[in-house]
Amino acid sequence: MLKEERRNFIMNEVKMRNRVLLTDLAIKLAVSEDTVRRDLKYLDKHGQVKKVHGGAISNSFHLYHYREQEIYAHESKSIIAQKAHALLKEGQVILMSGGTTNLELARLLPQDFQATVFTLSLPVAMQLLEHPTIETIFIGGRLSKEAQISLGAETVQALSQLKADVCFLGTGHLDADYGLTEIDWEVVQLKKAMIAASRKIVSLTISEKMNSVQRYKVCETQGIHTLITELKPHDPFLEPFRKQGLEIL
Amino acid sequence: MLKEERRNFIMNEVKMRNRVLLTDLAIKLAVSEDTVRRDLKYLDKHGQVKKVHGGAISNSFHLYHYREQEIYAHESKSIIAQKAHALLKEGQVILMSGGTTNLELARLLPQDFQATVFTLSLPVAMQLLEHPTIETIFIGGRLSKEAQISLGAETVQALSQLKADVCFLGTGHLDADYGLTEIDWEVVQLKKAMIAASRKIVSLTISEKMNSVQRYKVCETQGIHTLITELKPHDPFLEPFRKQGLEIL
DNA sequence: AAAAATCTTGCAAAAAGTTGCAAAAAGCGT
DNA sequence: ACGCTTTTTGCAACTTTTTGCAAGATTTTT
Repeated sequence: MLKEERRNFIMNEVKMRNRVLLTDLAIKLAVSEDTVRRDLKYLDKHGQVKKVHGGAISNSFHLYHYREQEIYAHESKSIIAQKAHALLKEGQVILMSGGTTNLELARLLPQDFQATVFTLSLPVAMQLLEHPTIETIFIGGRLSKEAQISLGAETVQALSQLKADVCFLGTGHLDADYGLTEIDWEVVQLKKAMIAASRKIVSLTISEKMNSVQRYKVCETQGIHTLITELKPHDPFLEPFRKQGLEIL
Repeated sequence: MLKEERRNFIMNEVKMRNRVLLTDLAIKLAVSEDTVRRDLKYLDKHGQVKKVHGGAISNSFHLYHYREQEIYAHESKSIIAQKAHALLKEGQVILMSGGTTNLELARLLPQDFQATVFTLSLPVAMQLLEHPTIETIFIGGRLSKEAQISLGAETVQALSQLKADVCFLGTGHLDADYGLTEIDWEVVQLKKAMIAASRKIVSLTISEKMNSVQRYKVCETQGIHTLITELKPHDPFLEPFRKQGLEIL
């Protein structure tokens, strides 16, 4: 295993768990503790982790604090983000909506992944700026205090100029029969515009948000190409969606 | 469990409950009381908690911690932000650039102040979202990783559609003879566009950034209407600017 | 004031870190 | 392909940090 691979692996672990133990890493990587120690020392020197006695902890808490505990169903969202990453190819143009699942995805993108990301979520944009190679473009507009995203006509207008390779649609209410629905009329306009602006639509949804219906419809179930949940792909719970022709990850 | 994790856990408990007992922590963390005691002693010494007999209590009221210490010349910037606020009227349309001085201004806006703020700084936007009555509009574009602001043609184009009542120009290099200059060409384009988009231009500058000249010019000294520094308005240091007809606060 | 709880101090064992070194691996010019 | 240098890695001896324990002092409670 190459040194760089090893360090990427370590960074991944740090991001996922927010902390790593020297001994764990030495076993997982099948190298001596000294080597891991040197890696951590290097990563610390370059500001990528914080080295502490016995291991290292994440150091990317500076500007806005991301608190894992505060994010509901964090574990599930982390799994979803991992699966979503498998869909991505280098150099793609990606459109990301808001929500904590998308934030998690932004956080877990490997350090050496290259892409252009359009987003209208302030937290997602903040997170992406910490990534060394991702080019981030923020789609402006009137900001929603609650959702921390751009909303309104201007935003929809800006989206109409875009054609992304893939769009990650976060939090919403998904039902196999009724399709994707939302509570907020403006968010519906936004998501419609996002769908129109992308070749491939991927829905990131924790299972408990599924099979519920809200007032306004964003699109039919078939309008979504790929569905990613925290469940195993063959969970019977997902069967109705598979029948509708969605790719399930 | 790592020492730092333990201390983070303790800090979390302290913030949540405002007080912690030594014995409780020892059980929850599955370590000896001595260890917890040492942790609390350390955290106390570093001003993170207040150690008391049998446990510790919270010592800070800045509930959401905006890290004041990390901002260079924070004191000066705070004074500047206070003065800047005196310029504002209810219901105005304000355009804010990036930089920590503007961030400070955003932070210090009184809770009952009403206005519409356009900005291209991600941190400023984040801060404004916490304000109950300010309407925030983010001017999108390609994001700069270092400055955390929108840059580029798209941003300049969006600015051209705008006419704000007042524009707060942050950090730059200001010289009485040479005017406002910048290191980065793209930032110059941006600031020019911001100036064109505003009726009144206010420069927020800490005194040490004055009387220095950089490669690219944004505008003449007279192009700025009001100058706000941390100095007293009649400081002789500011005389050259007064002579040029600037309002000094 | 006595009892209980908590704190201080010193100490020792375990875990982790440091340093120097040498072998293996990789890179490089010829 | 061949020596040469440089980098990487693991090892060993030694140091430092961390942690729990115990004895005695101090504080709090009853």
